[in-house]
Parts: sequence; C-alpha cells; structure tokens
Amino acid sequence: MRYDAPMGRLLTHPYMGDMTVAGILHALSDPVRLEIVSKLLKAPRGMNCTQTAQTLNVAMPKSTCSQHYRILREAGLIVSERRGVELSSRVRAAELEARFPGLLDSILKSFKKESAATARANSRSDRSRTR
Amino acid sequence: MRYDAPMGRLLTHPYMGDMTVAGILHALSDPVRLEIVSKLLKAPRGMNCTQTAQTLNVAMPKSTCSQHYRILREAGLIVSERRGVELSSRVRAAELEARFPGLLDSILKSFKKESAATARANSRSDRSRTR
DNA sequence: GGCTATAGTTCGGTAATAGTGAACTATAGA
DNA sequence: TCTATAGTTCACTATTACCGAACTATAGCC
Repeated sequence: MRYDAPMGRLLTHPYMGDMTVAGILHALSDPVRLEIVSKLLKAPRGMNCTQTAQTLNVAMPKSTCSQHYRILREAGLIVSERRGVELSSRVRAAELEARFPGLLDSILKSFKKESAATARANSRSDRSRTR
Repeated sequence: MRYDAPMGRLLTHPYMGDMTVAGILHALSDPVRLEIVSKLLKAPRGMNCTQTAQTLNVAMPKSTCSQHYRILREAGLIVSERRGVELSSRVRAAELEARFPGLLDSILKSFKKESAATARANSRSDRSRTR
C-alpha cells in the first residue's frame, strides 16, 4: 500500500487513501512535530532536517530529527525529495485538504494560539524575574 | 495544577488552561478514543465505561476501557462524575470550544468522514465475498 | 577513479508508554 | 452484613520513543 518516492528506495510515502485521522493526530501529538509542520508550511521551497533543527531553537540530535520526519512522512503529512545532498520536505497540504478538509488548518490554528499564550506567559515571568 | 472532581479523591481533571494541543491530539490519536468521544457527544446525559464498551462492538476489557477514559480525562477532554454505582462522563465541549475554537469539531468531522468511507468499503467487500 | 565533507538513516541500548487479566475499592440494595 | 455492579490499580509483557554511534548516499575536488 505504499509507493516509492522519487528519490529511490529510501523513503516511502503512503497513498492519501491510507491516511487515517488517528494516524495524523498521532503524528501531530508532539509539540516538536507540530512546530516542524507549521514551519514547513511557511517554507514554499521546503526545508530539510538541519535547517529545521536550527530554527527550532531546541537542541535536537539529527537522529531524533530524522525520526520526527519519518513519523510525519509515514502518517502522510509530508513528502520528502532529494535535492543533491539534502532532503527537502514539504507538507502535502492540497492532498490533506482534499481528504480531510479543514483538519490541518484547525489544528495549526489552535497550536498557534497556544504558542502565543505560552510566549506571553514566558515574557511575563521573564520580566518579573529581572525586577 | 489539578483539582479534585466532585466524586472525591479518585479522579482529577486538569484546568482548561493546562490543556495542550499536543495533549489533546495524543488523547484522540486512537480510533477507540475517537469513537468514545464521538459517542459521548451524542449522549446528553453522559455515558459510562460499560455502556461505551457495549456500543463500541469491540471486545474490550474494562481495565482497557478505564485507561482510555483516564487518558481522555487527563487530556481535559472529558469530565467524569459519579452517579450512584456508576461513573458518568461527558465531553467538556464548551470549555474546549472556548480554548481551542473549532478544533474538536473539525477532528470529529474528519473522523466521521473516514468512518463512513471505511463502512462503505467493508460493505462492498462483504457483498463480493458472498457472491 | 579515490578522498573529503555534508545530510540523513539505521542500529543498539535504555527509558517510557500501552493493553490486559487479576486483585482491589466504592457504592447501592436486600 | 452480604452480594452485586462499576470502575480503578497493580503487575506483567509488548510496543514505541529518544539519542549516540556507526553506516549510507550524494557532491565536489584532485
């Protein structure tokens, strides 16, 4: 039920029809992966592991990053293709939207709201600490 | 960061402010729990473990059912209160909607769509098997 | 071709989490 | 108090996650 991706036998992506809601929610049930997907959506040309790990300002071993990408890929959320030495990934936004309309948007909207609230809370406690 | 529920020291529920998107998605990243929540939403007076296990037409030990409820409860998705000998749970729909507008609806809408598609596929293969 | 550097995957270990039967706790009613 | 019902907790096994070390793939240079 899988097909080989353009870059060869290394990576497989599920068909859209094999995606499940539970699978998608599991893939997104981790703050790091939520962050990755939300960053990928803003990068029209895709992003690779290394770039992601840098922008995430969380120290993350590359093996861990690779696993996060694998989980997202196997859930059908992203496609990865090789560009020279690196692997560029992007969100399968149109396909996802066709299969589960509004789902990803709604999740990322909530996540954005939560992140903003957390950031506000942190900056408040920062100020109170330095006083 | 928790408060005791009305029925005593047994069950704790998180404050709404402690809910996280990742936590909610994790709680819903299981088809059984998605089913439970969707059934609970249709039962205005709440439902208990035993009823749930029966309507789910999946053989499920009560310890497993209890764990599913615990996970949903700890993620903030449901509240449980004692009614005599049984424990009645309902979805914290209004609070969820206030904190993450549209999130639960959107997830359950996708799940419903997927369930319908699966049911159609199963009935097709049933017919072809009996021919 | 070989050599080196970069990007990422896979492996192997340990740690955390899930499913489930058995034992236990809580409530209601006779 | 005794019994029945509903659910939780415990203990065990099995699956999954994290992360460092080793390995693979590609590109560029000589």
